[in-house]
Amino acid sequence: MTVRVRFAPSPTGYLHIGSARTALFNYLYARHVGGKFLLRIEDTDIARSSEESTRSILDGLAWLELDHDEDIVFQSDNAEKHRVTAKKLLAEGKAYRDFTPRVAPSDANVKDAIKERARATQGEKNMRDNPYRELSSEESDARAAAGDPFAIRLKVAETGKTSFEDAVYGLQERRLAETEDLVLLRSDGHPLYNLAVVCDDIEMAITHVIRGQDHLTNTHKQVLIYEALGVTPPTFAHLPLIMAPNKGKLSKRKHGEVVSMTTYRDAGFLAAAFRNFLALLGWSAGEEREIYSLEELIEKFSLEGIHRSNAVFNFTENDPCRWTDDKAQWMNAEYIRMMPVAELLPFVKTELKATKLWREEYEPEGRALTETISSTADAGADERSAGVAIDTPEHGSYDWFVQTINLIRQRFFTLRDFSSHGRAYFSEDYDFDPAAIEKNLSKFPDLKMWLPELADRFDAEFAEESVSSLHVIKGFLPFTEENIETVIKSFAEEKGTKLGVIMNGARTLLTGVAVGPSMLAVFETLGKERSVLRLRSQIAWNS
RNA sequence: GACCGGUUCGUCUAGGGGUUAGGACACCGCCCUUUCACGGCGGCAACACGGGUUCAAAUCCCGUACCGGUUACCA
Repeated sequence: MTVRVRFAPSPTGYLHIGSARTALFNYLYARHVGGKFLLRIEDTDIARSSEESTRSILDGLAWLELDHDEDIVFQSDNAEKHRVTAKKLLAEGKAYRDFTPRVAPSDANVKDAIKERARATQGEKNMRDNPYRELSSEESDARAAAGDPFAIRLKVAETGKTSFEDAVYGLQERRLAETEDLVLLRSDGHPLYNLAVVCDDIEMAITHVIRGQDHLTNTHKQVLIYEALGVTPPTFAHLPLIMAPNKGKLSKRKHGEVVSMTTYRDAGFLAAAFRNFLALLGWSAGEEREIYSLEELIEKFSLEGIHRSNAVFNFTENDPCRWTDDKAQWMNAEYIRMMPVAELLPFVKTELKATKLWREEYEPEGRALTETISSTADAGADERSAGVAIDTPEHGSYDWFVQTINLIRQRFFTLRDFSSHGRAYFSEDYDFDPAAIEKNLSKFPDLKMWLPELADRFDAEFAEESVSSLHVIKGFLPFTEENIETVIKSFAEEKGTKLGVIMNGARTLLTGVAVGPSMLAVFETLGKERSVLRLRSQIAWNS
């Protein structure tokens, strides 16, 4: 029998981190065993469900690239089947009509109210004391025929227990005395969650139910429904929960954006990195290793590797550097600097397009960004060698673009950094970090004279960019790291200043920020003309 | 309250009778260096507590504490 799992979110908001991980684990399990990963939208709570939420959830799954098999099932479409099932159980005497008038749930803190009520009964409540439980079928039929509204409840045996072997938590048992006669069908004919889930899981031929452990008690109820229906229950695997930093519940309402998948997509996270992070929250392959490609996760995933204890998703509210989990941020940075640059390029393109920094020359006709490129742009190329070794490509060209991305990605954390911190590489219109100006320019007033002077020196020493290194006019050096270094060193010597003063001043003026790759590489990457132009610029001094 | 589950560095975790209790993130220090958020090296830091079982317990058993989940005519 082929394995069939499902991810079954209720569309009451965006896809949050916990659901995303549930979806991921279902996906990984299905792919690992060569089964099917199905999607079911549990929209039976009409009041709280929305199409917008459904769309948002689908967006989140699409971003994470968790493709589902077969058509999406909308639970509300199956309501009639659920009703038929409830009535069948009623007819078989496995369920009964409850004519108790419905009490409207208090609107505000439903959870608290329920907890309060449960506490009040001190656990001494007899779950079998419903006055309609033993009503004769004649009387029940008569009242129903007379139009009395009723809910349909499952008739749970007085003694015995439910049990199932959980793939994560092991044998689970619960005395029937702890389980109420659960409602299957509301008095308005609306099927309830546990019935709907069981019916749909049967109909979809689900073999493994992988979901959060907050469903552990529901599972006992569902097992009862399976038994009443005479169907063997699927295998259950309950997942530990993801908690807030205070080990409390991680909620959309309380924690907001930080738990939403779209936040990470919009913040410039790579889906591959976030998936990797998510996979390691509550699961491990038992190795001393952190980075796994999707293929590797699929290959290594197993239900045995799932933990039993909850995991904290760490972040600090009001701290821009710690707005989300440190490890998630690290992992994203790791992916950005280590993944094959050809795979990164399309994401950078999207980012630059969104910020109007993209130029078509970066991707000329007939040349896809994902094409394998020159030797310097291998995966994880060290910045110390990234900018050297080959001829400087023409500024603005495809090769230049690839080389530049490879150079600057070493210190970036998100895709957004390419358009913010890396803006000076793609535009003449970039901002200057006040702290950088303070540290590298203001402290050395001489630089206001020296840097334009250095520009003159560049003009005198270096060939125009259009002149390739093969056709260097005698006396004009190509604008390469090696040559630039020689010129700047002697320049600094002449001025009797430390090399660093010149370098850092130039860095600030040329890139607007105090951090970045080797300054020699920056010069070369920017090219002689831009370097000269920017060295002469006084904008930074005035801003 | 009752039922169920959990507890290894701050966080994610490895380890399931004998380990100097390992790794990652974060933090700190040193090195590299023109800067740095890259890189290299190093450091700080944990078996919740109490009883058993055993020659030996982080590991097995019991209890306690704490944390979490559930307790709806919500999903």
